[in-house]
Amino acid sequence: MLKRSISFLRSLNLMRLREGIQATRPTSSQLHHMISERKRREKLNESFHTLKSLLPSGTKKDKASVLTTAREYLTSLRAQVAELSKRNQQLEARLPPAAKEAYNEEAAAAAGSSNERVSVTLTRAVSESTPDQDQQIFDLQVVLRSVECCTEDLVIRILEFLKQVNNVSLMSMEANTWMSGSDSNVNRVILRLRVDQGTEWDEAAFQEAVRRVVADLALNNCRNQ
Amino acid sequence: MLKRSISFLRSLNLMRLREGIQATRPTSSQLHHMISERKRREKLNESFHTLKSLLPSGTKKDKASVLTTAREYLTSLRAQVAELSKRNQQLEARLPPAAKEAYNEEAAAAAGSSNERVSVTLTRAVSESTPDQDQQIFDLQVVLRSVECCTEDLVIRILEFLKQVNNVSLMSMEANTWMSGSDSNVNRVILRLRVDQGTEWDEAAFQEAVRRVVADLALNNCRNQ
DNA sequence: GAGGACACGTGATGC
DNA sequence: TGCATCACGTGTCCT
Repeated sequence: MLKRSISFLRSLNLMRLREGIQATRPTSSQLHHMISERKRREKLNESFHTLKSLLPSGTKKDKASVLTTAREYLTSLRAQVAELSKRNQQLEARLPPAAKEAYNEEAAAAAGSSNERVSVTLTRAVSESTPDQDQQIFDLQVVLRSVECCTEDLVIRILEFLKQVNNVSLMSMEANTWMSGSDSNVNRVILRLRVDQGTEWDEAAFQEAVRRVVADLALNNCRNQ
Repeated sequence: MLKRSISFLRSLNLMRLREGIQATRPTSSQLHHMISERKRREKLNESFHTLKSLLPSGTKKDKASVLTTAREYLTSLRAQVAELSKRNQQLEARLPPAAKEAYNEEAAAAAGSSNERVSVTLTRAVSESTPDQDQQIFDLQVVLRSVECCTEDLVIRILEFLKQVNNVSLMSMEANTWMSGSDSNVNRVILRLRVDQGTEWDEAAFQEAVRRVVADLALNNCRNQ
């Protein structure tokens, strides 16, 4: 404010001096250029101040210090995000085994209504924390009922198939067997898969492939008995 | 580089001109001031460039844009940290209800204290429902750490082994994989087994057999790499 | 007075 | 042609 007027007067004096010396002066556009540059500086300083206000409070108001501490703070935040994201994935990978009953019942309703012996459902896991990074997470549920097939074979067959698919890896899985009705049993396997994005990924084709693998296993097992 | 020398020559010329005009000139300290200011500008521009390199790639090299996008990116990262942190708390709060943490910690204390890569623990499940009929229920936990072995292979190997044991059948199982530390991952498989009573059943021998199977797998996998 | 930090006006350059 | 951005040298203030 006060400095402002002082330097303004001073600049006027300097201009008078240079007038007296250089005589010629096309003040028309030069003045515009001057105030334009002044505006630019003001805007830049504004940005500097607002940036400083976001930095940790103990920051020097030094211009260079603002830049360097901004850089450090930024990398620090980035590291925090990476660490938290990783930790989040760990937690999510360890949580799902308690596959939600609501989701199960939904899938059971969609698949159980159809009285087929083998049902395969593939649902996109709602990972609220990591919305869309470079990977997607799916839940694959396989239900095999009324077939005299031990759970070991079913799981082995599914996993052997998964090993052949190169861009999908297993995060976690669970398998259950229980009796249904008189003598037939039900096998259910739920797998949480991580699909590396970038490669081609046909959801329907994958589901159908799994279905065929399981159906083939069931068929062979029926023949053997 | 080229601009540098040009402007340097130009400044020399200007100095010569002002010499001729103003006569008096203590170039001794003025020159020092000049190069000092030049240094300052260079350092500042360096900071600008390094800061820009940290911003999202599509940033204008504009000075003001660097500041504003730095501000935006910074607030964005802060929001991400807050959100991830919140989500993390939620996950951590939801993790213990899985009721297996006590059991896990017990097993981890029994097996994790020993820093071996493979640990196998077999505990008699307290089956509240079926106290003691003509069968017994065991929980078999296998932990494989610091080995570059995919979960699929581990599970397959265990199940293949179980199929060979004739008087034990699989009731349910779950498997998890998560990262531990920098780059090593941990595989954990928990299987609930039903052992038909009447036949001979050596608990320690069974556990040791599983341990050998898993250790063999880990060894082979290490060799393959 | 030595040194650093700023703001200023100005010439040059790219759209 | 304007228009915006930059680098430069300089004056001034503050330790």
